[in-house]
Amino acid sequence: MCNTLREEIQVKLQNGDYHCEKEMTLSIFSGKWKVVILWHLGVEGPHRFNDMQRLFKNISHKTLSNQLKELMEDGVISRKVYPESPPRVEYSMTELGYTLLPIIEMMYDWGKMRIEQLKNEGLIS
Amino acid sequence: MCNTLREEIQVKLQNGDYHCEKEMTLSIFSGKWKVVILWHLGVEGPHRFNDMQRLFKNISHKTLSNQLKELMEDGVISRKVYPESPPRVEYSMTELGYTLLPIIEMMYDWGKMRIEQLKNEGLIS
DNA sequence: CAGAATCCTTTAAGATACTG
DNA sequence: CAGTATCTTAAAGGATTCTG
Repeated sequence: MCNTLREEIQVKLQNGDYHCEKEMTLSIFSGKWKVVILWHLGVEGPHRFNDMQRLFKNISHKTLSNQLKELMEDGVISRKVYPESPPRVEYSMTELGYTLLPIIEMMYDWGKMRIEQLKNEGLIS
Repeated sequence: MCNTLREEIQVKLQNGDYHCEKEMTLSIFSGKWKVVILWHLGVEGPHRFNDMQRLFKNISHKTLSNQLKELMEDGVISRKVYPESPPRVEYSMTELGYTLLPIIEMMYDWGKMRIEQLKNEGLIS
């Protein structure tokens, strides 16, 4: 019974248990790459699958694919297919996704501040 | 080579790679219970171990223990032992931890908004 | 190009029992 | 009370191969 946070929240909501507001948000961008994906789509605009693969370096094919799928299920990004050959697919933020951006920006700022702090304290070189 | 986000960030920082600001923040509160812990400590004040166990219901002994330990390592909560018998131990937010609270509050607000939205759309009962 | 499918490893988290 | 230790399960993520 080791449910994922995402599943657990989905079940809770279906059962009318709404006391999980912060977990709900966390459940959307927890996952090793989701904030990074959202950040790039939100700040730099639409990206193609292979662009992101090159950009994120180290992310595996399957993992990228999965994370994109879940973000789509959660309604924060969307997928548009252009009828070309070779196929072109672009991922971009939805309106809902953009409402999440301020949070990610705060996370960015906090991380930046904290890294500076650690440097000043000599805890990292 | 399936490192945890936390470890990966720690290694990056040690190597002078500072391009991981948002992941740095995420790495601190990703984990099924960490935002919940931080929320309660931040909004309601210090808590004892068993208080939290009762409060969070469903969290296992060991998991609570681990998450607290990591949050302490990350410097966002602190632990105070009172020399009594039976022992009393209180966990509370550090100054650094409080700087994280606005982010968690935004997560709370977003989740609340989103749940309302889903209700209005009839996607959840 | 953009992926789905399969197989495999690592890690997070739960259950349970034990200790000062 | 406040943990630690051990064991087990489940899920996330990686590697690789295949396809329209």
